[in-house]
Amino acid sequence: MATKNRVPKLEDVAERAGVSPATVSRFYNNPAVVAPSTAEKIRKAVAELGYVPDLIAGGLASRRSRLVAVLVPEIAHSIFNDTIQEMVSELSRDGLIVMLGLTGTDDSGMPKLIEAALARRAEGVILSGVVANDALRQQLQGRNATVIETWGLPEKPIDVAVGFSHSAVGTDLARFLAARGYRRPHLVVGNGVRARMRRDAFLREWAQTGRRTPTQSEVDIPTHFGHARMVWRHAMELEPKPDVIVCGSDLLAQGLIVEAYAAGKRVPHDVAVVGFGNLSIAGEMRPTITSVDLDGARIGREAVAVLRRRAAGEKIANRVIDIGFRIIARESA
Amino acid sequence: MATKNRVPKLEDVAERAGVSPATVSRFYNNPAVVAPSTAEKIRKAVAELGYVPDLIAGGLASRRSRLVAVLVPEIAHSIFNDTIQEMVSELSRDGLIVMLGLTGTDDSGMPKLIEAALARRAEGVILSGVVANDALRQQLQGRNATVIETWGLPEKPIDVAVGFSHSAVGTDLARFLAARGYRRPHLVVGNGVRARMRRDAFLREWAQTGRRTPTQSEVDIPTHFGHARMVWRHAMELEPKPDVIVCGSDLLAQGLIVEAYAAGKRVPHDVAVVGFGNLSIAGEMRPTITSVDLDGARIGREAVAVLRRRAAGEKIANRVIDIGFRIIARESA
DNA sequence: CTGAAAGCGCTTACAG
DNA sequence: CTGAAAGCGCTTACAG
Repeated sequence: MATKNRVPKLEDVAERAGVSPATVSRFYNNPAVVAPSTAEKIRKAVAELGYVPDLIAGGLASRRSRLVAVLVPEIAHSIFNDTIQEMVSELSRDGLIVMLGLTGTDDSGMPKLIEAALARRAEGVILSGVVANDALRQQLQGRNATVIETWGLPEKPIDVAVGFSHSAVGTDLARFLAARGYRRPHLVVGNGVRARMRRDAFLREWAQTGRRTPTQSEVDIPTHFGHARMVWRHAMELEPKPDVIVCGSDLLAQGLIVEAYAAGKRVPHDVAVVGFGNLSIAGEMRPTITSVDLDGARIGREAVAVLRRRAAGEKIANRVIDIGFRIIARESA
Repeated sequence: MATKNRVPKLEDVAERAGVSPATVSRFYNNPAVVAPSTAEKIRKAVAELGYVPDLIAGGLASRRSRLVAVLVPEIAHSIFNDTIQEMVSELSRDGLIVMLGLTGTDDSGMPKLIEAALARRAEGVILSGVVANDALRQQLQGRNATVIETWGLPEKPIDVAVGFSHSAVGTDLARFLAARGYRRPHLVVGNGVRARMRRDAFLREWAQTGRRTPTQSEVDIPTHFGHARMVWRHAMELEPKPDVIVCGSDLLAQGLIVEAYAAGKRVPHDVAVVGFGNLSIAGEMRPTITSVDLDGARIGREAVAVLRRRAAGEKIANRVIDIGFRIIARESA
């Protein structure tokens, strides 16, 4: 398509309305200051011309990009999607646009995407997870963009972090299952740093009970439904059989329940299952899934709140924001 | 954080390297033309200064935003996620950034997001679905951005469309089920235009068989797992009971299979189930789910291919690209 | 292969 | 409440 008509610019509107370009600019950026009658003339000219301000030029002049970069590993099966959903909605409300970047589950795409975000002078960079690479931390630090790490609680955040303690999840889960009388947990561990933090804490805590050391399976992240067959087979071959399987995601937990059905077994009667993430399916599955609720949407909201406070010139005293988590006991364990 | 050091600019690099700003610019945009020894000096200056080119200024000067807007209803449960995943990966590869916009399942957020995209002079706007609103079509048409409507095949696309025929899906599904001997389909219809197109075509085709008119349930879009309880209850109250339930998504189909398990029934023995979308779970569920494969990732790739061809100055002869679909017969129906 | 100069479309003190 | 002017950080013919 693209009819090659000249796109109208601020100057054209000014001319047509019989005012100066500066006044048209104020009409957009500081409307309170322009006289009602003038505003009316401008509104008319804008409508007639079909003018849309060039925010890229505006951004250069005002040194405000109005751009926030959101960098996540992937989106197809992601546990971060509720967080993204919430952030994007909130940011749009503020007139900011979000640049979505996919870093890959191994975060290999992160350096390039951070560079791209900085090159656009993003006002904020929101990352899922904490940044391990020192050079990247350095690069992010030198700029005047707000950097928010999410879903984890680093000792020393680059700037601000919003998340929860994965170690605490592991510890609490171990206590929860011990208290419920389980004796032979089987842990399904994703091959990523967060899953390992939960696992390590779980094992430490479980050791206190004096019960036998839990067995484990490893799966690639993102942990998903399709892993269930292999995990189920592996778990059922163990001797003695586990009495509860602890999963890195609700989707895997769901898959295991289906495997159990297909094998003529019942959850939690024959084996219990615990999920992670408290996705909507956790409450909808039959049996409903005992899970760890993280409130991904809230992480998104808090991250945006930090951006807003920064934009308002506020100092952020608390650089590590712990939104906590809750174990939700349901039918599956 | 944000140390307030002055961010180095092109001019600083030029000065340090002892060349003109124009040459530094060429170093980035047309490296073949600068002398190797000069390039070396520039590279050194860039490294010492930690310079990152301001693409927003560059974009203004070159009149290339390198921005593509991707507008989808939502992301949390979306069937579009494979498409988005693919597009974002491919676009990043080209050095383009993607602005993600969430329009809401009723598309109410679309006008503002389109305005935001045009205000940033997006080079491409990719929409999931076809645009019904005439004013919007108009607005999109006047600009020189490539506009790609996806997942549908409009008679007259705004610019280019990449998708498949929902009517054809409905027709084929009716034939498929009739051929397999089903007599009493129950259709679960999402309250959106695409689902209705499939439903209408299904009914038209089914009428040819002379068999009784299918029963229906309506659900809100996006059709998901959580709808299964209600749909199952409704379907089981029908007299006579349906012999196959046709779902608007694989997630709902999955939910129905779980409901069947929980009720002590078996799919497809007691009732068959058909999904839509061919998500990875369709092949992983027990029983595996008979579904309509759309290759969402391919839609993403084709959309990006169109953008590339436009960027290369190529004319797009075929403005409606039909990627087709396939019914994948599996165990559930 | 390189430089000087004009310009991309806005914003923002400054002055009135 | 409004205007004239300088400037945001780049790119790109044009000339050499």
